[in-house]
Amino acid sequence: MRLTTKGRYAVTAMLDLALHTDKGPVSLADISARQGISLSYLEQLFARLRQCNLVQSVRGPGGGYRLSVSTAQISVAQVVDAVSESLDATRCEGKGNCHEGEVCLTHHLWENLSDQIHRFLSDISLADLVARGEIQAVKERQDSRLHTGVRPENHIIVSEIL
Amino acid sequence: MRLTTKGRYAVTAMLDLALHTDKGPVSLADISARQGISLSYLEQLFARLRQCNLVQSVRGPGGGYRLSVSTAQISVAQVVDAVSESLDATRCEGKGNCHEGEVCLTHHLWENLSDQIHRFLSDISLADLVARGEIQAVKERQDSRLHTGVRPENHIIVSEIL
DNA sequence: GCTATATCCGAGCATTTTACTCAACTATTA
DNA sequence: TAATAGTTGAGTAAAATGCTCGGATATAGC
Repeated sequence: MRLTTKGRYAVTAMLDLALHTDKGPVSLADISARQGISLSYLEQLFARLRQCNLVQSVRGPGGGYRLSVSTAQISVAQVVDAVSESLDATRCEGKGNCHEGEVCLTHHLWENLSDQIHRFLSDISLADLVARGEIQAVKERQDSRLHTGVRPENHIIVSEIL
Repeated sequence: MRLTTKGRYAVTAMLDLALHTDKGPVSLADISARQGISLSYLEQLFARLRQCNLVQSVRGPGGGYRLSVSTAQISVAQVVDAVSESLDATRCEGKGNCHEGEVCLTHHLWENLSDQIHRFLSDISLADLVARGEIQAVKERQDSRLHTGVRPENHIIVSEIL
C-alpha cells in the first residue's frame, strides 16, 4: 500500500464525485474544472477505478461517472489501492537472499505494519468524509445556489435524465 | 505525509538498528548486508535521520549509528517523515486558482485525512514493532548465538566500548 | 443520419523520484 | 600510520508522476 499524490488525486476526485453524484453522472471535465486536475490524468485514474468496480461510466452527452455502490461502501483504502497497483514486490520471495530468515522477518514485519495502515484506511468511507463539517458547508452552499437558479460553471444539470 | 518504499526502507533500517543497538553502534555496512539495502542509499537515508535527530553517529572504527532516544520514543511517523521531505505543496496556497473556495476545502479535507494517518503512525513506536512476536523470535535466536560464542557475520562486537 | 458530448484508449514526453555507483574527504581507533 | 566508518557531492539508470495529443467509440438530441 503506497500513499502518494496519485492516491490523493484519486480520493479528491472520488470525493467530488460523491458530492455531485445525486444529480446524475458527473463528467470528468467537471471534476477537472473544479479540482484542478488535468482531464487526461483523470481519465487514467478513472480507468483504474472502473476496473476495480468503484465507478460506472455513462457514455454520450450528459454522461459521466457515477459510483457503483453507495459512499458508505467505498473506503479510502479501496480508492488508493485502485490507482497505486501496489505489486508490493518483497525482494525476498522465496529466494535465498534472505540470510537466516532475518530479512524475511523484517519484511514480514513491515507488511504487518502495512496491513495496519490498510485496515485503518479501510475503516474510513467516502460517506465518513462527506459527513465532515467542512464539506457539509460546501454542499449546502451548492444546494442553495441550485434553489436560486444559479448554476455552477461547467456543470450541466442532468436531472431530467434521471 | 507520503508512504513509499523509501519510507519502508527507512523503517526497516531503523528497526534493524533498534534490534542491534544494545551492542554498541551499528555500522551501515552491517545494515546493508542484513537488509539488502545498498550502502550509499543507506547513507542518504541516515543523513536525513541524523538531521532529524533520530540517530547519532559515531565515527571511526567500531563506529556506526545509534538511536538518539529510546525505541519507545521513536514513532514510525517520525521515521517516514524524516526521509520523505513532504513539502505537501497544496496547489492552492492562498492563490486565486481555488474556484469559490471549493478546491481549498477539498484540500483541507485531504489534509484532515492525512493528519489522521499521521496520528495513527505516530502511535506506533519502534518499541511496539520490536515487541511483536515474530521479531522476538529473531532476537532470541541472536541472543542464543551470542551465548554460544558464535558471532553474526559482518558484525563487530563493540561491547568493550560501552 | 448528423452533430455534439463524453467515455475510452494508446502513444509519447517532460519532470521528478528512486535507488544506486563512484569518488573523495574527515574523524577516530588501534 | 593504517584501517575503519561516517560525510559529502556528483552523477545516473530506471521508474513513477502528471501531463499532452490524437483518435476511436458510444449515445443523446436535433
